[in-house]
Amino acid sequence: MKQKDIKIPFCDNCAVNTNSVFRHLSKDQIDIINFEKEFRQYRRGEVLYAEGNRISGFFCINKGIIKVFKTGFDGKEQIIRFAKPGDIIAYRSVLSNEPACTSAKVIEDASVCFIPSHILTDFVKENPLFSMEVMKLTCHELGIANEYITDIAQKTVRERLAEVLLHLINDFGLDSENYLKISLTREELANIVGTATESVIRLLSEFKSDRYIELSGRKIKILDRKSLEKISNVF
Amino acid sequence: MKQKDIKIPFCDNCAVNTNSVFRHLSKDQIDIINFEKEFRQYRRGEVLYAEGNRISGFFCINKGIIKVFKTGFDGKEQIIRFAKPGDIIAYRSVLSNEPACTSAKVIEDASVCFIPSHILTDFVKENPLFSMEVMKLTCHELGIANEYITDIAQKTVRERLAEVLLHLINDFGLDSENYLKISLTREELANIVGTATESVIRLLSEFKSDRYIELSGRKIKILDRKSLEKISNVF
DNA sequence: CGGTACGTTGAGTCATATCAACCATAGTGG
DNA sequence: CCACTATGGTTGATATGACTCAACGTACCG
Repeated sequence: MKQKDIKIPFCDNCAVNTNSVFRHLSKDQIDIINFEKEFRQYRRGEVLYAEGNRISGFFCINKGIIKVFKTGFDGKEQIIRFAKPGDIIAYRSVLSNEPACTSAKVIEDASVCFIPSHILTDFVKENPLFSMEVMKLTCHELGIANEYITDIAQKTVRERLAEVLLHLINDFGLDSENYLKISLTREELANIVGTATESVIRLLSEFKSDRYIELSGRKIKILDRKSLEKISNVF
Repeated sequence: MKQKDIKIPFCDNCAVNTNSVFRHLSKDQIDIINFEKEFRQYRRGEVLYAEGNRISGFFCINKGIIKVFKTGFDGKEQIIRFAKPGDIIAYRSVLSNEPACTSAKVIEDASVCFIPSHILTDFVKENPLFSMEVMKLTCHELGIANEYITDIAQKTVRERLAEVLLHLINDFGLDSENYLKISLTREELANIVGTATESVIRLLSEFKSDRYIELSGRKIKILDRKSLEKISNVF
């Protein structure tokens, strides 16, 4: 794609009118973001920011999918969450004024707006509604994290894999043929579940022979959601 | 203790002057809390609030220790964190206006102030500095949760137990004889580490014969912190 | 065409969970 | 005061889920 073909999205008709955290910003505040933001494009595998670094702003996803992960002792990635259009990442480090405690890498080619730190901190101070919105977001993430902890600590790999598939269905949806819209490597799946790549492979083919799913390359077709729910022990 | 012997703490000389979240509240705001708060006392084992319930306020710990946990599929508790004097709990549910996603139970006899929800939401809207402070708190907790996820997913039980001991040292300290100030049942330890009670028992006695710790009942004496650090793979 | 990254399968091992029995302690009630 | 019960702690035996290691297949890419 040639440079001049790139369309930089305007914030007014981008995430604002949706139910994003930005919905309670004033027109002026939106304009400020629109003026100060930096539009960036990334391809699969590229890194937005890395654990341990100080970052001077946060990212708002416009297109694509990003994985947010921590690197464990032996270099193994633990995927904490995914970010998709409308989501913001790295805001935690900005708000707590700490170095990034995670890294972010592109899963699916992405367009992203980089927004300088001061905007977030300024608006939080100026706009109580926005502040509440950000607070709700962090609290929500905290709730999910707690859930995650309990699951990893108590469930088997089999249960967790089923649960992860269900989460992916919820977050990214299925296409018209019931294929999961997000496609991940087996290693990435393993890094969400918290297990070895080989274990994911074995369990997936077990699910396949049990007729819960079908596999074609990285694409996963969901055949029997009910059974997956039963396996995963979620309600 | 007779009712009249109970001393209700005044907020001005309680947590405020410390580095609690309340440090940026105005004198007036402190007075409001002081007026509206409800002082409560609990004994070991009592429940402050339970998962799934809506709660009409949050708790500020004045004395004692509280465990915050989630109940897993088979009824097993997963301890998420501890709260000690100066800490606040249940504020997450208040801010996100969701039912509690955890339960809280007393580990060590506790005095607690119950503060109605509206105070938290009001002050967050009125006082940007306080708002920032709460935000930093949630962000900090989120960072810890992410760390926790990675550890449980990637480390062995042995590594995790060593790490938990180190965290307990950091959070609750040692007495003059190097005994851990917090005392937990083996089951509680297991519910932090995310393992079976028997495994904790075996590993503790392994640590004991390796001369890293000494045991007398629930009291754990720390002999060799360096080795525990080495085992746990933390830096 | 060789190289690199990903996927798959099998075999063997080990850490950890599970199950069961038993002991210690403290609180309870007759 | 003593049996009774509940709770927590310990130990051993056994089972097994999941990891590791290794080999090999596959696909894509320059």
